[in-house]
Amino acid sequence: MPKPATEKRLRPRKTPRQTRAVDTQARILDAARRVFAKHGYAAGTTNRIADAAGLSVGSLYQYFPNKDSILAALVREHIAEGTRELLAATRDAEADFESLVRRVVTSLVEVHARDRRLHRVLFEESPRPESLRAELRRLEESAVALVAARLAAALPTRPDHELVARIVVTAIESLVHRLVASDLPLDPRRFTEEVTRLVAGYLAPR
Amino acid sequence: MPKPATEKRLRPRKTPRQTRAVDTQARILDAARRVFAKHGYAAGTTNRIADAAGLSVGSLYQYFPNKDSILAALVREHIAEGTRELLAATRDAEADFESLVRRVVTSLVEVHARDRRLHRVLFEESPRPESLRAELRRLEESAVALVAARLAAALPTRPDHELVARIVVTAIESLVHRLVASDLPLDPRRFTEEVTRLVAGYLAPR
Amino acid sequence: MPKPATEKRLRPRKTPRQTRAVDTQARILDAARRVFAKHGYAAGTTNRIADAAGLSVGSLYQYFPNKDSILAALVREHIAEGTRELLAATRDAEADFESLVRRVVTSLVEVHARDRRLHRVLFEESPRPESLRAELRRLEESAVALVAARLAAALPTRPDHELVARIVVTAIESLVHRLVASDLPLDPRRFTEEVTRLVAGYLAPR
Amino acid sequence: MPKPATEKRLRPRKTPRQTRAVDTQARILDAARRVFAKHGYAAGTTNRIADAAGLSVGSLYQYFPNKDSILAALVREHIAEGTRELLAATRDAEADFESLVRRVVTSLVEVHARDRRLHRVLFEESPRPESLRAELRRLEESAVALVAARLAAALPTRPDHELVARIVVTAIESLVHRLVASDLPLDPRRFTEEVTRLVAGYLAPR
DNA sequence: CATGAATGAGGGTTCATTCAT
DNA sequence: AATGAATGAACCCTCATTCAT
Repeated sequence: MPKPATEKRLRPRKTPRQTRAVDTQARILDAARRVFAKHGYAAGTTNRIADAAGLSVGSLYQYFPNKDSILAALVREHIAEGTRELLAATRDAEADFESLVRRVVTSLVEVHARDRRLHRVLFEESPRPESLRAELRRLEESAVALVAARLAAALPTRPDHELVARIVVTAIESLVHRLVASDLPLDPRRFTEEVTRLVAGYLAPR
Repeated sequence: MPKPATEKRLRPRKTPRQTRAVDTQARILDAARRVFAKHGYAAGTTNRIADAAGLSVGSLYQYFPNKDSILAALVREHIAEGTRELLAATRDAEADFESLVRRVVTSLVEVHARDRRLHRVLFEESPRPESLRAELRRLEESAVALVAARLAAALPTRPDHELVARIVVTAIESLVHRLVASDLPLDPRRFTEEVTRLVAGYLAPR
Repeated sequence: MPKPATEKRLRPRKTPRQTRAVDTQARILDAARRVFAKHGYAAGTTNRIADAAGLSVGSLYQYFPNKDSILAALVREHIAEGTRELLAATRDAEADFESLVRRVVTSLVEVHARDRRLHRVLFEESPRPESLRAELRRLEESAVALVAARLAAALPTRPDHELVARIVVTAIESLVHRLVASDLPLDPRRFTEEVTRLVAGYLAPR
Repeated sequence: MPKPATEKRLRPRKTPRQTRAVDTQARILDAARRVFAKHGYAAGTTNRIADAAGLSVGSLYQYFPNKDSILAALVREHIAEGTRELLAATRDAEADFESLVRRVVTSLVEVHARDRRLHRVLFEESPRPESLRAELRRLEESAVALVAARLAAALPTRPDHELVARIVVTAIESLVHRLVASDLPLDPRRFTEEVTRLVAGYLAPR
């Protein structure tokens, strides 16, 4: 019997109804963002997070059942944001491929650039349980499906839309992550432009 | 005054001249590779590594001043191997871009695929000190320079060789890392081909 | 100077006169019984008890000054019940020893069998402060005195009534406790019969 | 699939071969005995035990995988001692029942009286996992079997040897435990004598 | 009086590192 | 040099108790 995709262990402790509690949860996540970004995962201790949130550890544990669930919440937030951005960027069905790609890359860069270090901790340095990886995979798969459908409509002559779509999605995603992870001071605008050209060139019929 | 790029803490304890010592160091690194690949960074304890190497912890610490220096040695080995492969793949100056790219991607995929899990631990899960990141950056920069020079010779009309070179290098590198990190069972051969097409399409004059 | 036999820490907060308060106290004790029986002492947290009582922890602490005072109240209830049963069983002064013993054992078994697990928590698993132990001792001593008086009347020839009485009381009590604590599915009726025979044989003049 | 009767969790970490290690393990158990006897189970912290043993916590955890395994070792020692005593006391097959009972009670009292408080912690206050309870039950069952066999040989006329044997064993055991648990300053010798008479009277044909 | 969020001391446990043998 | 027992700081987490609302 496989575990449910999102285990209880990784869920916040209560779905808070009072504004006070909502607030506290948000404060903890804010603090966690800062602490993880500054200290990394291992040294981002629950005590430090509680401190940064202006709370005691005990309170923190009233909202999250364990350390990993805090991280999971952060990852989930990122996924939600990514989904939102992706939908917003692709809403306008008329646009040509190139502008679509440009929009997607632009918004992804924005999402990721907001806090590079945190992003690194979230997606590279920390243990990610299977359930979270599954959520990420789902997001990626839906992106692949979206691109593949577009390709099928636009270039009916080319086969293997799925592989191509997967390469496109992966390329964009990994380049953006790379930009974020890198310490190089790349100019986001130029970076976006080049990635767009890269993808456009790949998709252009030859 | 910045720290020297390669701090003492991360260096093996002695540059051993006796064959026995060289051997022991190699055995430790081998063991570390296995242990990190199997248990990850945090659970890859020095005791486990010593055990796997058939040594006592005490002895291990005669060869490496601390845990991170073992990791650093592993990363450094990986860098050396990458450099070797890169040089080998680009040695033949006559080849056209496309075959060059194909060769580079092929050899990189090979290097990385050898042990995905270890690679993940080395480059994602572990804390990498600045000095190591610097070494990696140097490797990347030399790759960029190499590609840029080629571009300048081949396509004197296009400007901004450096940015293009950087995108190429980054794209290849990040896609390969992505392949390695991913749990998807991508076929390496098709993957190589698509990356080659991606890069070739990007470089092709339009 | 010894502490007063019943320290303040172990007393309920107020001897409530209003029915409402009496009720609440009873509800808390009921809940505590359930919670201790289900979770044991250590895991029987005050929060769980409050929950089970349909109260907030804060309210619980208005009625009992601390966790142990709840336990103490439970123990005291048990003592009271035991006393009542003992008096009822021995009220009829005419009965011969054997039927007296049978009655006492029967009623004790009943009292204890009602909730084995709770009994175990109360008398084995939990820390019992000296004051409570003293109350228990008093109960036992009065039982010993009661039996000794009977013995003196019935068998004036035998000396050391007190020791014999103590053995009788202890034997009955410890065997009953043992039955309760045991996981063996002993039949209470046969058990009662054998204990009766044991005690009767002991007391029978030889 | 039932767990093995004695789980790994409760076993010492290594079966020590060097005298030094044997010694250290013994020192830890000694310290644990003192600490548990003084502070009880919950407040008998591993740090306190390590302290009392003149060790660091870390060392303690090299010998025992967790707190409960220390307790388990103590319980197991007690079981072993009980078994030894029982065998020694019943070795001489010729003796009459009364002297046999006297011997058994005497040796059991001795075993238990050595440290009443510790015994209480071990057998009442602490969580005993099923595997340990099973070991205790085995010991008791073998005692029951032993007595039952004797009864069958001596009093072939009486039926239900097993029940009687069980009552005898239980009575002796629980009375001894009771003596130990009690704070009363009972004289062990007289106590032994009375228990002997109790059991002898029970077994005597009427 | 009631509530339940907040507190924080304290517990069990791990593991990089040291050092006596 | 090698060994591996010993160290102890630091971590995650719990829960009796308090107190602002």
